[in-house]
Amino acid sequence: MSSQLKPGTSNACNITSLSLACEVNDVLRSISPRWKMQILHKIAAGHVQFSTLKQAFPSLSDQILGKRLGELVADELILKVVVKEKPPQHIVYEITDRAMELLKVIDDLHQWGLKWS
Amino acid sequence: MSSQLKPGTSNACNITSLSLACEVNDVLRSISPRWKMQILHKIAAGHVQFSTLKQAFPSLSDQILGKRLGELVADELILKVVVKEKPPQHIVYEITDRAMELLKVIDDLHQWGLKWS
DNA sequence: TTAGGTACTCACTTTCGGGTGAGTTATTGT
DNA sequence: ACAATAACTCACCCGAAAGTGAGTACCTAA
Repeated sequence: MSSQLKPGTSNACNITSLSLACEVNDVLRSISPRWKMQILHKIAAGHVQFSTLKQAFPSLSDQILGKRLGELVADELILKVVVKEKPPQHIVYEITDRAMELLKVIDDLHQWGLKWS
Repeated sequence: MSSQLKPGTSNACNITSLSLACEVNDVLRSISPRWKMQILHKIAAGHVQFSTLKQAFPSLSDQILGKRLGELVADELILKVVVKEKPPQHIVYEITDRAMELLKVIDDLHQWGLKWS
């Protein structure tokens, strides 16, 4: 989860701030990189391979996709699984329970956005 | 709401992407700037003046605070009100209904973060 | 064996957001 | 009249994030 969050970079986290502050900030930073939640959403919707994700987002480059997938794995939001059965050996990404719960909140955020737009 | 979101900068928003994609991306971008949600939370908790907010976050500069307040006003998450009664004329920030609902979702996000940390 | 697809990584450039220093206007207390 | 405080704005810098181009290792079908 904290892979891309270097200590000190995020917040002052001093005692004068509310406890809410730091953790929320960290969560926001981990979910806000461009494409990240969209990719997660697509994986949840069944686009579980690199190539199918590529097709789903034509304007997303291989490089960024690879990077985001790496972050999602580090965050334990997805699992990288190598499928050896079924001859053309391939890699699939599986969503975790942790991610499913996050997506519920993300969807609430989406609903809020729609409601007040 | 869309004040700091330049068109074209955010997402491809092409037809091949799920409807979810673009809006969620925009919402995430509008809530993720550093300090923004913390400031909003403080205002909701009753720290309604520039100076009291400053005190609440010692490591936050005047400049960034001013900038974030401007964004929050543009997003219609807070209202800027000039109080002329009570001699020392001052400015207070009032939270909007829209923001109260957003804070509920932000709190869910916080809870998610705590649960899985 | 060689061409093609999958799934990347690395190095580099560009863009953007956060942060700093200085200055400004308005009001008010002494 | 003067200083102080509140509430900013503007110009600039720098580091991180986003994006691009090239290359690589592996597998497989022809």
